[in-house]
Amino acid sequence: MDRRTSSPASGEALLFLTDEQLRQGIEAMFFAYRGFTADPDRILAEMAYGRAHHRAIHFIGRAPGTTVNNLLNLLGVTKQSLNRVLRTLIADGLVESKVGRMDKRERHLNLTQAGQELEQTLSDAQRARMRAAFRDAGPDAVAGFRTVLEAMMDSEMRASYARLRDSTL
Amino acid sequence: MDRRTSSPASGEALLFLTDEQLRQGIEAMFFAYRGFTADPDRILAEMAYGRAHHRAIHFIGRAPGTTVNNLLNLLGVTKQSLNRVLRTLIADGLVESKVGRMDKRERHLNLTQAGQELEQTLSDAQRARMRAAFRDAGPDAVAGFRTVLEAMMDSEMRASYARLRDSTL
DNA sequence: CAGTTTAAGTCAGTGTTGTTGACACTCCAA
DNA sequence: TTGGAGTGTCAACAACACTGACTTAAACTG
Repeated sequence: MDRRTSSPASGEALLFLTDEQLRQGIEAMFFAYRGFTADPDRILAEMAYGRAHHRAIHFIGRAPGTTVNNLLNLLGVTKQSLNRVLRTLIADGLVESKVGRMDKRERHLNLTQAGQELEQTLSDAQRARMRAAFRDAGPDAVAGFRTVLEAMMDSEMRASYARLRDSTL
Repeated sequence: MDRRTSSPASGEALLFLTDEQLRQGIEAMFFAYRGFTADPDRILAEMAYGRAHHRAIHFIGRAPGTTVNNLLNLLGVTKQSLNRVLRTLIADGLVESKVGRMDKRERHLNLTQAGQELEQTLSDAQRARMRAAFRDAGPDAVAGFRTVLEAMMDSEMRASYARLRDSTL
C-alpha cells in the first residue's frame, strides 16, 4: 500500500518508517533474539533444563518471595505450564516454595543457595553479550534501543517492566 | 563482581554498562519480543500454523527461489524440523518447490499467490506494531535500536542479516 | 568410471514447552 | 455455613524442536 508516507511535507522526516525500514527492524529483532538466548541456552542444555526454567529462575531471583500467580503474569504462560517447571526446580533444590502466612492459598517462591548460583551463572553469560553489544553501540544507541523496545511492548508488559525497573533501584 | 567499571577515569562515561542497566536491557528484550510476536501469533493460531510457519513464509517471501539449505541456515533449525513445516505449507498450496535447473539436487522455494497473501497479512500485523513503536521513539532511537541489535547477533547471523538488508534495497 | 560428497527428504525416538480439563484447598462474604 | 472466587496441582495431549540413521539423486573428483 503506502510504501512510505504520502504526505510531501513530512516525507523526508519519516523515511525511517518505510516498509523497508520496518522489515529490517523485524529481521533485526529475529536475529538478535537468537543471539540473546544463545549463551544461556548452551548452559541449560547441559542440564535437563530449558529456556522456561531460565525465565522462572530469573524472575524469582528478581522478585524474591513472589507468588505463583504473580510469576504467571510476568511470564505470560499458563499456570500448568509454569507449574511443571517449578516442580522440577523445587525437586532439584533450586527453588523453595513456602505457604503464605497471611493467605495460605498463596505460595511464596525463593531461590535457594544453589538456585542463586545457577541464576548468577546464566545471567553472567547473558550479560556478557549484552555488555559487549552496549559497549560497541555506545550510550546514545543504548538509550534508543531501550526506548524502541519499551514502545514495542503490550501495555501490561510495559507496566510489569516499569515496576521491575523502578523497584530496588 | 564488577558492578560497574572500576576505572575512576571512565567511571562516569560507562554508567550505562552497570549490571543494573544490563538487567534492564535483558528484561526489555524479553518483554518486547513477546509483543513482537503477539500479533502474528494470534492470526496463526486461527489456522493450524505456528511461529515456525511464519518464519519460513517470511524468509521465502524475502528471498524468492531460495534453496532449502539456504533457508536452513537462515532459520537456524534442523532439516527435519524445517521439513515438517515445509511439507504442510506445500500441501496447503502456500509454497511451491521446484527442482533446480543448474543443480537438480536443489529445490527452489517460492510463495504461491495464496502464500503471498498470508505473508502480507502476517507482516502487516507485525509492521503495524513496529511502525507505532518507531514513530513513538523517533528516528534517533530507531538508529540506536538497530545498532544495539546488530551488535547482539552472532557473527553468522549478522552476516545473514546484512546480506538480506543490502539485497534489493 | 568408481568412489566420495552434497542436497534433500524421511523415519523413529526423545525432550521441552505450551495447551485444556478436572480437581483440591483456602478465603471471604451473603 | 454455604457458595463463589482465588490459588495451586495433577494428568493428558499437541506443537515444535532435537538427534541419529537412512535413502535417493545428482554432482564432483581422482
